[in-house]
Amino acid sequence: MTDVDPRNRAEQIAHELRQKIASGSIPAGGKLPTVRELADRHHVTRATAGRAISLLTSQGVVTPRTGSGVYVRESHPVRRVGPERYARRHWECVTVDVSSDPQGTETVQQDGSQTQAVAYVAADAQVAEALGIEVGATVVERARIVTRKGAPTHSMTSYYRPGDVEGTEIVDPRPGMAGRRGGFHVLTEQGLRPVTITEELHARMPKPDELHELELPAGEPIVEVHRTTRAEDGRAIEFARGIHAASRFVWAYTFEIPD
Amino acid sequence: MTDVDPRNRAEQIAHELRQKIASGSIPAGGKLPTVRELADRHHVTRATAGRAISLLTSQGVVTPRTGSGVYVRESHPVRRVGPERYARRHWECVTVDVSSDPQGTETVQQDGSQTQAVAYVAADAQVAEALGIEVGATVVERARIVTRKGAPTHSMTSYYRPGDVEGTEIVDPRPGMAGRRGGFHVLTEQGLRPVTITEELHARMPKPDELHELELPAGEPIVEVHRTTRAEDGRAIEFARGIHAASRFVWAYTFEIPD
DNA sequence: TAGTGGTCTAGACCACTTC
DNA sequence: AAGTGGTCTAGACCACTAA
Repeated sequence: MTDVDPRNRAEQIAHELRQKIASGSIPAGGKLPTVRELADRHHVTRATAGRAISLLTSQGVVTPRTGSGVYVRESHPVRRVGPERYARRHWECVTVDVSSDPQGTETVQQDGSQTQAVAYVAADAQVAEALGIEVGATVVERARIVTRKGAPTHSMTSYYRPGDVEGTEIVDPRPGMAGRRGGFHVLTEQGLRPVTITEELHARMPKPDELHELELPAGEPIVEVHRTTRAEDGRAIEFARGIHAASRFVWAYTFEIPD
Repeated sequence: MTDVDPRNRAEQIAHELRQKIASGSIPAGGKLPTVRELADRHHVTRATAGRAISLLTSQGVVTPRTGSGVYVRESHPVRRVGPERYARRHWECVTVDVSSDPQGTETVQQDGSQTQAVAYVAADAQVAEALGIEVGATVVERARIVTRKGAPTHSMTSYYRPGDVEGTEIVDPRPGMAGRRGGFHVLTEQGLRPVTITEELHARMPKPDELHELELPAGEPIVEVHRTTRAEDGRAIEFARGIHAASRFVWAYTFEIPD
């Protein structure tokens, strides 16, 4: 079914390997033959065999480890995310927070954690449109990278109107203070209770800096999420941009068919 | 900000080109210098310059055309899709249908159109779970590729319980008859009015056959959509799998924050 | 027909991992 | 120290495009 150009030796080799992986002949996490072995076996140069590996790498099928070998990529545990993750009970109570464990210094990073950086910046076109303000106006930017079991899963950058979050934990200059109890909680205390959310998703290949930031393997796409949060009166109180490693998430939405 | 390994000449060249593209110095649709020119200018081999192009290609930045040159990929017109596209007024009326233009023979393909293929197949695990039947049970499969202005945008394959669609247009053996008025319309006539939809999205790199089917450029991810449609009583009446070219769609959902 | 991108061989060096 | 993947040069042939 899948036709392979018989003149392209690298594709041929890649195709053969892909089949062996798909059939389970080489299991997930398993090691491929070395490039030298592949080269010998197919009577090609090492460069050509290497190009076959390079193809599979850029398609997200394998991950080469220099000095060790080429391994079949294991499928990440996938997290199914839906509106449920914003449920009030997760942030309206004052008592609990995953990352507010007040114990030893080392335990902070253990399961789920996030680095944070807060700054005043000029609103770009997207932020301005979402928040209904003018381009270049000052907004509060709260950037964070969320880590799970040591591996970064996504980045999320929120924007607020300065007036909405003035004097709150969000703009607290002390490191680690910002949004400790979550941005939604703070907004609620300000009398701006989040009520509706609009999420816009689109997938693309990562830019080089995103690749570094999220420690993405080659051939892994990302999903960019734009979230606009509105209060009861329909006013946008937060706009957020997130970059998610595609293989780690499934996005789920349920809705009624409109008239 | 973006660090580039100074020992990797191909990356260097790619980085420089990427910047020129980002800055608009080389516009969208514009032509890059030839690989030979790049090679001379950077004092590297043609193979190395070619590898730089290959990098940008696999990242979806450029599209090489053999014999002509390397061109900056134009961003496709993006379609914003939300629950609105399922609105009843689009399919509950009997009169209109985009692809049922009864005019000349040539006009059929002009704007939006789709090829269709209907078959009885055995349900795989996903289909079985979604429709609440047993794996291997016979289901009606309706596969289609949707084209817009000559270019395929996505494929969509629906599955129905045979009992739900027996004797309807969906299983009509005459080519072009199946689902002429849309699957939802037919289900409604069968007394199975679609009421709620659950969509699950995830992004990944395309498999080789998907790449051919949708005529995807290298470096273009796809979004796989699983749609489960339910009737009033909550029974699943359709399960569909779609493969969408990532760059052509933005997925939008609005919902209330749950308690 | 001249110029383009794509691919390949042959041989080499490097950085890294593993033992 | 031996083996691994990554990268590069130098030179070649091919298929395709455009004038």
